[in-house]
Amino acid sequence: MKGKIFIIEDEASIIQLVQLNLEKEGFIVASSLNGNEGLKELKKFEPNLLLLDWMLPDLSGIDVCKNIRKDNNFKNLPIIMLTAKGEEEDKIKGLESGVDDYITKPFSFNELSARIKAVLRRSDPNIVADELIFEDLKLDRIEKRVFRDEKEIQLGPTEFRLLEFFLTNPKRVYSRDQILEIVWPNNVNVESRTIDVHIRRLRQSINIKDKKELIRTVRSSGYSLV
Amino acid sequence: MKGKIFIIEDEASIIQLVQLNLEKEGFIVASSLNGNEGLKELKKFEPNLLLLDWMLPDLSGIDVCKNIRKDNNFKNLPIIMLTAKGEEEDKIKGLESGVDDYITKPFSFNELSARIKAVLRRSDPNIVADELIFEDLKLDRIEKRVFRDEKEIQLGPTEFRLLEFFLTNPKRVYSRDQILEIVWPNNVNVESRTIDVHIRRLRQSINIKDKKELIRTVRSSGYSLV
DNA sequence: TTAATTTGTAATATTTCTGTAACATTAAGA
DNA sequence: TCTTAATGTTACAGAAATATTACAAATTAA
Repeated sequence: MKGKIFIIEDEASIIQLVQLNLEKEGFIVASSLNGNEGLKELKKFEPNLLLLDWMLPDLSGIDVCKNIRKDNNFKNLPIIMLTAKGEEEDKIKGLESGVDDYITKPFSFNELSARIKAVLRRSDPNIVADELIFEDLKLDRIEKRVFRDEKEIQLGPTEFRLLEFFLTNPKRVYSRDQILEIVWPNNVNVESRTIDVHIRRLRQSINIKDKKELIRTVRSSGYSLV
Repeated sequence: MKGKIFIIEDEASIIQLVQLNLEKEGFIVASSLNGNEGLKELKKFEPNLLLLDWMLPDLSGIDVCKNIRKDNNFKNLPIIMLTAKGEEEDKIKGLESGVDDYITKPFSFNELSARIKAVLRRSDPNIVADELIFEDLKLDRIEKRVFRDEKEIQLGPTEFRLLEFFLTNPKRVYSRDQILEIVWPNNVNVESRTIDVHIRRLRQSINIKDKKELIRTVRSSGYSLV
């Protein structure tokens, strides 16, 4: 679970509860207590999913929603609406305005978590997948194991995260800076050359002779999984 | 992202921040601290987009804007206005005077970047497109790959950038100076004839026998993709 | 606490790319 | 046709980027 979730909700207690539990599941969470500010921060945060309260002090949830849908970069951001009981009639309106799912308060965290995962599974499967698979490579996030060709491979923690990162976006080329930012915990200072060494270690571990190289070097750009 | 962006803004710190980040994304950036000078330099620079501060020491943003719109060569130059909080009422006036979008300070770079790309996507899609296609030639910016006729072609970094450049504006003829300015990183000093050599290398890589030459030499003017 | 594993870096080796110069060819006007 | 300027082609040395290795410090497991 490496996804980012943003919450716009005016009850601080709900935010706290949800945030705590989501973080426990490995999501990165940020939040805002009102609509206008939320919109700005959300666009900075670039979440993979938005939890949006229906009733906000300044804007209505629908307004927020419409604003997001107008923005090309967030046109497809999955949104789950949080509605209070009795607002049920509005649900249909909510879905029309481009909401992906809704849940009525009060809800259990399990219920919410299930819906979040269901929505993410549609929009961004790799975020919630327990297993990341690419060709004959398989990474099991639950058991923290990696297999190639059914045979288990032993990886150090950093190599594991590195491979997990490549597997969430195979083929795409990443610069060393991008890799650093995501694979290494909060802006630690690490030489950019260090990545080369870890790439080498990862390569050594996952490569099988007579099988093609899995990590492609793109000179002056970075690396990718192919 | 091979586009050119010009900034007119009197706070040097903002220019610095924005310029640095835009360059990291591959844009070529130039700037000016006031309106009159800015107008002159802008017309020399020929940007694909202008970031324009609303309040300038000499001219108002609107004046600059009107001046630009009067100039046939820049009638359609996309403009994003930078406004301070509280000037919101003026926004409509801004949009009326031919601004394509606006953003209120303080803004995050992500927010700005998103708007820039949205505006460019409308005015000049090739600058921000993930894939550039011309006839049987395809360049994938995400995976950093080039294909002709579905077959992959291996290119060195400079040849890749060179082709990327031609593909954002096929058919148009570029002088060696223009090519140098955009394809080579920050005004390095390179013999103009060096370009010929790279053109040759590019030609050698992308040409397939029995298929027509893709790069046209325009004697005494430069090269173009046809 | 000790032993084993993992990490980051620096030093070195290797590969690939770049720019230039020298020479060859072509195009166009005299 | 000859001349000249512009472009094409080639080869190569130095530069730049990446790969590899070894090792000491840090972290984790035993």
